[in-house]
Order: sequence, then structure tokens, then C-alpha cells
Amino acid sequence: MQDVALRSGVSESTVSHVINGTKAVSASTRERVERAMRELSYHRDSQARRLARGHSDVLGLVISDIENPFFPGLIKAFEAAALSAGYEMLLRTTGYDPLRAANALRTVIENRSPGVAIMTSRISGDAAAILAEHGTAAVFLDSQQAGELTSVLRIDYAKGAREAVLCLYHLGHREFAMIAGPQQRPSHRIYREAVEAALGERGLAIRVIEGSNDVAGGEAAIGSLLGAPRMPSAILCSNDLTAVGAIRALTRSGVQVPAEVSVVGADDIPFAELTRPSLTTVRIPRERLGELAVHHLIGLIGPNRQPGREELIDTSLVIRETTAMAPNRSTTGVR
Amino acid sequence: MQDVALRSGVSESTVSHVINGTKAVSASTRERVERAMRELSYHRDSQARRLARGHSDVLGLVISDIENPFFPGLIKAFEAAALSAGYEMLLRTTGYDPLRAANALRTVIENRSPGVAIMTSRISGDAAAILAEHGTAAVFLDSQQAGELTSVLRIDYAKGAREAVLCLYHLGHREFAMIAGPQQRPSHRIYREAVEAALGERGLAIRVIEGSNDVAGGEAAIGSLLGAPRMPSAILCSNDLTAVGAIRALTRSGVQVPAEVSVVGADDIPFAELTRPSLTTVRIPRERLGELAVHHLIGLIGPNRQPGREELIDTSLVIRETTAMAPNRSTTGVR
DNA sequence: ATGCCTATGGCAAGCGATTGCCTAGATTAT
DNA sequence: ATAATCTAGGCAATCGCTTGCCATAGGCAT
Repeated sequence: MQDVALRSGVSESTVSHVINGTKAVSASTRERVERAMRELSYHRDSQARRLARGHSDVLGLVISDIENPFFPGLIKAFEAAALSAGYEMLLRTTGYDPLRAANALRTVIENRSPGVAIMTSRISGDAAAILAEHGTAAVFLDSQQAGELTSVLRIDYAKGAREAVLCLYHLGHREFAMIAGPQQRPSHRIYREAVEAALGERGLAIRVIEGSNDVAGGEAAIGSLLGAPRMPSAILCSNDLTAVGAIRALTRSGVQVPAEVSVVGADDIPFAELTRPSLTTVRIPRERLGELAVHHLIGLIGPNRQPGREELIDTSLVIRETTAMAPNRSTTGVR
Repeated sequence: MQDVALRSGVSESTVSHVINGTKAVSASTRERVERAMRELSYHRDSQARRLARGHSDVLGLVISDIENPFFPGLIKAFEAAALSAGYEMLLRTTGYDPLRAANALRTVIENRSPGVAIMTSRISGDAAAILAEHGTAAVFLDSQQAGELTSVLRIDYAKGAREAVLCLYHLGHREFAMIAGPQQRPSHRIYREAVEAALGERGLAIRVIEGSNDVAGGEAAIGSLLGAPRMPSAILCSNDLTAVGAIRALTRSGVQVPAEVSVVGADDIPFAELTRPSLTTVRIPRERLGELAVHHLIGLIGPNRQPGREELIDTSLVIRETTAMAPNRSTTGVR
């Protein structure tokens, strides 16, 4: 920067002002400074700038596992929104590991990020408090409480669950099972409860199997279901990966989907419509989540800041090919 | 930091030394300092630290599109390798847009990143030069030339292509088509050339259709293939997404895969083994790519630095269910 | 001519760390 | 006992930039 100042015959502060447009600078001076910058191929130093400014322009994004197809779309939307608002993105994954989650938060704090989006519900309970203590705004997903510096995005699982249950019910299904994700993860617990509640409204119960939320988990769950005396005719899954696993296992065992068993996933990952049969699923709008996270963050930290709040995120059933009329059970031994 | 120093009755420099272990500090002093840090919940300021140190510890990673399932595994491996080597990761996507690519490079330079991995071959030709000019190490994928500060990871498409062609040849296939990705992207061009070369060795030609490298591209390509007088019996695709699209379109048109047409993808994305039938594909080791990128970078910038070099990345055919014996053409009208 | 704006630019004090060099006391070698 | 060597810790310069405040000069109204 000194070089630029020297070469264009002005002071460093003037250079700074032309870079940032912080003050009126005459056209001719600006011109000279800009030429000097070009000639020296000068690039400002983000660290120094952030240090001098007293805050950084990096929004943190913490997710669990980037290989979960739910996240790339979210990340992409987050990046786009952050960039277009003049922020950078700092991405960290936790792999569901509390230690790595803590490290991610530490990194965010050390970077003096104005805000961070924690898009995994598997996070220690005091995360919001810790961040707030350091003046870091945060938006959480399905966990924590809204506060002065904390917003939370709450996925409206209830709506999607009700739609799914209703759809299946109208197709004649009465015997349900659910392959639920690990119940220590809040999101999975909430979804299971939502499904149970929706069925409860109709006086129906559901058999719940807890599994890992991946393909193998879905396959394993079917294994334990096949051993049982009665097969359910409809299976709700905690996410699409699990549903894919379930369908694979069912098919392999000679059970036809959807003719004999209907399956509903959750998330609506890109591949959901590419499977054969394509997957009926409860869509969670991941792009919207990424975008909203940034907007909330900016609302929390911007010049006209507002206190944190909760926002309910809409979900809805996307009906594809893995759901169909319930088979007629009277012929298959229910007597 | 001053607070910590005051509270523990030492100077700032001593605090710095206990944080970084840069100098011998007596156990009792260290103890006191650490307690003070804990009590004040002090977190060092990365910007200040990087400024004082004169360089940052952030490795850049530039990719094209995070929603391309090829990348998440790469990113994950990159992050893990970077973190375990004491670096942070700065991720940026380009969406194949030269402008965004240039912005990504600018960000990297402004952050004074010691090194950046450009894991998309769609990058302006002088990228390596620009980075080198700023003293930034770089590793590229399938593009640029190795140099003092520049390494390149070159995917050995030839090997995978040869394996795929050989496999199909032995299955009796003689009529080939290829759904190639956009040919202005070096990676896609190289792969197409590799396939053509492998077939050329056996005196066979191939019909090439250029399409976008996604599901829709695959479907569209099949559309134009179906109109042609003779269907090939084997189709090689530029990536798995295209292959999935091709298979969908074929199936929809009543063409059986693999009974009538064999299809081979490329990349081996996670979903390749989940499709029905599961996808035979040329595997590109994306995790290894991410890990290698970090290692090369560190080699380029570390204390015992070495000049950049090229490394050939192995590919290999993963045989699954979309490849089978060529149908007997004599019965189907080739006369 | 005087006084007051406005427009433009510079000075210099931070921002929060790191690190080369120095000092004082303790330990060891001669 | 004296010199030499360690050990532990502090001083202060430095990293590259931002920004509050001041200075200068020309323009305008009175």
C-alpha cells in the first residue's frame, strides 16, 4: 500500500479511501491511484484490513457432513447469499463429533466472525451462550433458543409429517413403521415425534426402529422388520438415504415397492427423483435454509440490527413413485 | 491479550510464548497464564496473528460446483488433511464462471494464503502465473504446467479408458458411442481423447456426442442417439450423472440396460452403486485428490520446500451391473 | 476584504498479535 | 572466586491497514 501511495504521489490514507470509497477523492487522484495499483498488481491484505476494522467479514457455516447430499445445496445457497452481501464464507464440518464442533466454534471466534450458522442440531447446549458471550451472532437449526444475538430456524416437520401420513392413510395404509435416525440428534427426534403425533390423530400407532441415517441403516432396519410377524405396509424414513437403503433391502427380499410396501423419505436430495422407482419424500428446502441463514445473520449484525427470532421452515410432501395403494391384506393372512 | 498479561502478572510477549510454545516458560508461569486465559475466556485473534506472522495459515480450495457429487468427498478429504496439518480451509466455488474463478483467486491472494488448490480445470491460462507472482503456491487439476510454485495433479484417464474399452471389447462390443462433457473443459477433452485412443488401438471408431455433464445432458444425448440408424451397443459417458441420465432415457425408450446396451460412467460418485442397475464406472479417487492437493501444497510451502511437480492420479474401472455381453446383432437387423 | 463553507488530502494513533534482542539472576565450569 | 552459560521474562518494533481529526485552499456570500 505504501508502494502504491509513493508511486501515485499521495498518502496511504488516500489510497485507503479510494479503495474503500470512504471519502471523496478527486477523479484525477483516484485515477492515478488506481493506475498505480494496477501497475504494481497490488492486492489489499484482508488480515490487516480486518484487524484495523476491528471485525471480520467472514460468516461461519458449520455443518455435520458434506457428503450428506442434503448439505451441498445448502452450502451453495449460503455462499451465494454471503458473497452477494459482501461477506466471505468459512466452512467447517463436524462429522457429528462434539469435539470437532467445539473446534469449529473456536475457529469462528478466533476469526472474529460477526456471525455463524450452525446447520447441524448436534451441538452442545451452551453453544449459543458461548458465541453470544463473544459477541458472535448465530443462527441454529432445530436447536437452541432465540436470543438477542441468536436466531433459530425450525423445520416444520409437523406439516410434512402430517401430509405424508395423510397421503398414506388415504391410500389405505393402516400399518406403519418408521426408520428413525439416531434419536440423540434433535432433528431426528423431532421428526419422529411429528410422525407419531400425526398418526396419533388418527388413532394409529407406529413401530419405530432407530438406525443410522444412511443407506446401510435403512438396509439394516429392514432386516429387523422382515423378521417380525407382520410387515407394515408403509414405512416412513428419517431421510432419503435411509429410504434408499430400505427400498434396496426390500427389493432384494422380494418385497415390491410400492406394490406391497410404500416408502417415504425425507429431505428430497437431488437423487430422490433419480432412483427407480423415484422416491416420495418430505422435502426440506435446503437452498432456502442456506439463504435464510445468511439473511438472519445479517439482520443480527447489520447496521439496523434486530434481535434474534425463530422462523418456521416449511416442508411438504413430494409424491413420486414409492407410494401406492395399500395391498389388500385380507388375502395375506391378517385374520 | 493484554488483559491476560495483566491478570497473570506477566508481559504480553510471555503470554504469546505460552500460547505458541515458542520459548521456554516455567511451569508455574505457564499455569498462571493458562488460568487467566480460561478465566477471561480469551481467544486469540487470527487476523492479528496472521498479520504479525506475515502469512496466513489458510489453504484455498477452488472447485466448480459443490452440487456435483464428485466434490464433497474431495472437499472432506481436503479439509481433514489441511486441519491435521495445522491449516484452515477457504472454500470457493466458481460455477464454471471465469469471473467467479477470478474472484476466487483474488480472495485467496488477499488472504495471503500460502497455497491454493484449483480443483477445476476450467481456469484461465495465466492463473498459475498470477498466483506465482504473488508467491502463492498452487496445485491444479488437469491444467497448467508444473513450476517452481505450481504442482499439477493429472488424472490418468488413459488407464481407466483403456480398462473400460478392454472390458467392453471382451464382452463383444464393437459399436461404441460416447457422451462427452463440454469440450472446452480440459478434463472432459482429455477423457474423450483417451477413450478414442484406446478404441483406436483396436481399430475401432466411436461416435461422440457432446453434452452438458449432468443428468439432463445424458438424457438429451440419448435422444439424438435414438434417432440415428444404428444404436451403439456400448456407451461411455463423461461422468456418472450423464450415465444416469442416459440409462433413464434408454430405459424409458424401452432399451434394456445392460441387456441391449452397456453403459459406463466416470467418477464413481457415491450413488453409482445405488442405482438400479448399479453403475459400471471409471473411478476417479476423489478423496485421494483432496488429500494429495494438501500434501503437494505443503511440500510447496513448507520449511523444506520442493519445487512443484506433476503427479499422475490412478483411475480404474469399477465393474457393476450396467455392462454385459453385447447382444447378438445378427438377429436385430444388421445385414 | 472578511468570514465561512466545502472539497480534498495528510498525519498519526491505533488494531492485537509476534519476535529479535536485551537483562537479570541462577547455575556451572575453571 | 570469576567467568561463562543458561533460563526466564520483558521491551519495543513491526505487520498493513483504517479512520478521527486537522490543514490547506479555493469558492461564495456578505
